Amino acid sequence: MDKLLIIDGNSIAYRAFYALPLLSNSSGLHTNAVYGFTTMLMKLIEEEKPTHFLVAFDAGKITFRHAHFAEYKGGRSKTPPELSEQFPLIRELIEAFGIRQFELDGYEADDIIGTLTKEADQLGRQIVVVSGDKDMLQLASDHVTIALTRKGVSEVDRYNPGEVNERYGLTPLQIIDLKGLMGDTSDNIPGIPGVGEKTALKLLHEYGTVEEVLAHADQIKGKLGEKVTEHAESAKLSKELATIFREVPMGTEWNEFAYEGWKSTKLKELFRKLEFKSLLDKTDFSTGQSEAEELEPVYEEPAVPVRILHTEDELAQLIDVLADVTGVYVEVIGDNPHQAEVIGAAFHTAACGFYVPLAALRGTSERAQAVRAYLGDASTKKVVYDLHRIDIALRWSNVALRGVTFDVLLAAYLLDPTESGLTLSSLAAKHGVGVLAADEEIYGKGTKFRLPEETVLAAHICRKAEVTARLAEPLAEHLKNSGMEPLFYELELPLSGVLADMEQQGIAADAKTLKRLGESLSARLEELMNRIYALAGVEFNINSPKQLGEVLFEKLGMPPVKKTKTGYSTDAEVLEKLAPYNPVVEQILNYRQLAKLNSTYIEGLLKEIRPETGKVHTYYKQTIAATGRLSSQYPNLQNIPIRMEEGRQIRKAFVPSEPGWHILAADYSQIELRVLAHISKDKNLIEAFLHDLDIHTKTAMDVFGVGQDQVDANMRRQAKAVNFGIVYGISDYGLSQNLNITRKEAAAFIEQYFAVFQGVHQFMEDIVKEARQDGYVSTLLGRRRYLPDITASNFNLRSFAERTAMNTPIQGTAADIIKLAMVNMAERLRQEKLQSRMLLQVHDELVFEVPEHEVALMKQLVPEVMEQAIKLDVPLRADVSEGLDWYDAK
DNA sequence: GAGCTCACG
DNA sequence: ACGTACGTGAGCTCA
Repeated sequence: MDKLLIIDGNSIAYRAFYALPLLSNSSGLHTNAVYGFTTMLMKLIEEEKPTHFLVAFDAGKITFRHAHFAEYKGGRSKTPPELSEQFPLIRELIEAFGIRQFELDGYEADDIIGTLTKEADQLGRQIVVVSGDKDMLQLASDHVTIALTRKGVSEVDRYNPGEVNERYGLTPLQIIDLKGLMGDTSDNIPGIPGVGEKTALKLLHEYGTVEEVLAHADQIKGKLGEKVTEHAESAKLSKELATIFREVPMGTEWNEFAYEGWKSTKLKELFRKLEFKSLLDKTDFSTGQSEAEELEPVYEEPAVPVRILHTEDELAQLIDVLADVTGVYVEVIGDNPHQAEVIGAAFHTAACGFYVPLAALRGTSERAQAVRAYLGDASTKKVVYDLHRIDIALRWSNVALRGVTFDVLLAAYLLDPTESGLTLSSLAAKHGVGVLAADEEIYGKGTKFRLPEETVLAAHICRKAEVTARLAEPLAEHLKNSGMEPLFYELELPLSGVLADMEQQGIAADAKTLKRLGESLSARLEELMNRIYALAGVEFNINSPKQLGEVLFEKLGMPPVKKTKTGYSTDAEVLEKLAPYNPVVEQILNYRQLAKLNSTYIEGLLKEIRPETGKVHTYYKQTIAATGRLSSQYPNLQNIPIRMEEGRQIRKAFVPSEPGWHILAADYSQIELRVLAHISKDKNLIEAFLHDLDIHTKTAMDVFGVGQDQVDANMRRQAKAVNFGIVYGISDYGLSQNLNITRKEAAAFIEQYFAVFQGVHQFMEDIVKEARQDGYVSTLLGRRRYLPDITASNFNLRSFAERTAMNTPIQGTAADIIKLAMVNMAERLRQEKLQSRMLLQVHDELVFEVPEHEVALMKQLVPEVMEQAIKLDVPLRADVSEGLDWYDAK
């Protein structure tokens, strides 16, 4: 039996848009409506199994309804741009799904659907209509099922005449009368003022139709009767407007809507473009796929022949043309480059691609050595993808890499540091240098990961080298046009090597110290757990926010302070508010703290210590943070506890790797506020730093209008919070949350602050304006961050972008400065042939291990290099300290 | 794999 | 009215 599924395209697009949060892909394209549409289509195809399928759209600006009634749909607010931009994508999506779309000038989707369902009734065919619009119920019949979206777009309620009657006590045709009486504000259909659904239903249950209601207006008592008489014309017109027109000259045949399944290639391509990663993984694209399409390759082979070089003889081919190599790709498998496996390297020339497996690369023959010499030669220029990562991996394989003059990934990151998936494959697509298969397609993912046979592997890796080579020019050009050449060539590229040195060196972590701390923690955790069970009167998993919420808010009846998307919030802020209700709360806070220490910093860290060396080797990601900061992984050494004494003990485990050496740490004092003073040129702030005042005390003096000796601890605390707020992109709401004060009080603080620091106020206004004008903000060294949401109509999105506009130049410039200091520091250590080693960077702090005899020198040198990294309108200050371990160096 | 929580600057 | 402080990574639970 045939079944035609018709979707009310506009209605569902709106539904999806408002039901889902405003998602966007990495290039800032909004995708929530497309996503909702996609999931709905997939669900419908699977559940309804339609033989025929159609999406109907409204067309043209003037429908015949406007001819009758100028105000029709006048009340509808303009389609938000975030949705408008998604319509072409929705069209593309439907096309990829192989579904017919239909529209006709001057008609709405309703009318098209009305006409088709009328035919269905006459011919006895089955139709399911999917819409978010209740008006559609007038079309319900034995043959026509109306499926209305319920919550969001994921679920629908299905109506045949029986269900319409059950819900409203009306026939489908009476739905028109219902709307005639009650009107519809969203379509600007007036109806009878004051008559809502309840009254309208009462009238219809009594009289049946609008006409009958009007005819008996004199029998209707009181105000209602008057209204009905007064607005009789409006009711008639409204009914007319609510009536779906069912005589559209379609000029189509039933069979034109036959559904034969989706077009896998197109669909996959589109999902990839939209970054629907979960759908890409979950979807079985084979369904409904035509043979010809399946065979179409989704990626390109290398444009040049591929040679695999195993033997010494074979390597000779490459050695002759090393000077012609334009791109090198090193395949490294594994997330952590310190433990990753180097599979091999590909060398691209205009004539040929050469693949050298690791074994051949590491060979002892003269020719293998010549290839390694090429890689390690600082004077032969090389273009690669992800220098930092392959550098680390190659070092562990005893292969040196020098002379890299361009890194495609690093360049792409600088060009748009918020772009999340900067894979070589996506970069190739973005810059139009050819199609490269994603690694997942060649290797599979998760447990299915497998290296393919060598010819396939070699082709893929050679293709990567080819694409890498082709990307260098356009990316270099973009860097130049954006004024980021110095940032790239003089800072980020050299930094990459400095980081690799630090990471390879690693920092010694004393397992014994950690274990000792762990034992004490475990004992206390056990005790706390029992105490919590006793106080709560029930045993449960304290680590489960869900179970904890049930105990606190249901069993013990405490008031929920805050909700999360999925239930009660139980974070520390909430627990602190709940502490007075029951002593168990304090114990839970305590438990949380110790559990975190134990699992993340004791057990987690122990797992990362290399047994052979007793060191941990973090990996700094250079291309992740939107502000230009580094991030640290495997393990993260940028969030080792310090604020609480108990956690701070962890730092005792970080020790020098040589006997008798010391740990030396130097951190910038108030670097972000100093940067702010410089870029805002605020006189007061500059003055404060020229005199090296305690900036929070100074802020308290100015904001509270008191003398230095009148500033108490609480005033200083509040001033400090204001300073943080300034750096983060201040808002009264955020400050009020942080200080636990009212929004009004917070606003007063901010106003007072801006009155005293007028230059800062001016800067905040200017930077937002600049972002709006240019579409991006910059740091002192020209690092950019694009802020597409700065013009969003959505308040939240726009506000977020505005705060980011204020914060990024500050945080980002601070990041620039410490990066400069690191490059300079590495250079000085080399020049002066010092044994001291730079080990860690923690955003505003550098950590070294230093032989005893260099301690005095380094205590001079390190702050000096840090302070001289760049010349600002205010002095930079770095404090240095040293001791036997990282805890001691405070 | 997403959501929550929490460690750092 | 809207309702978040900026930037990260990791461990745990639960679907």
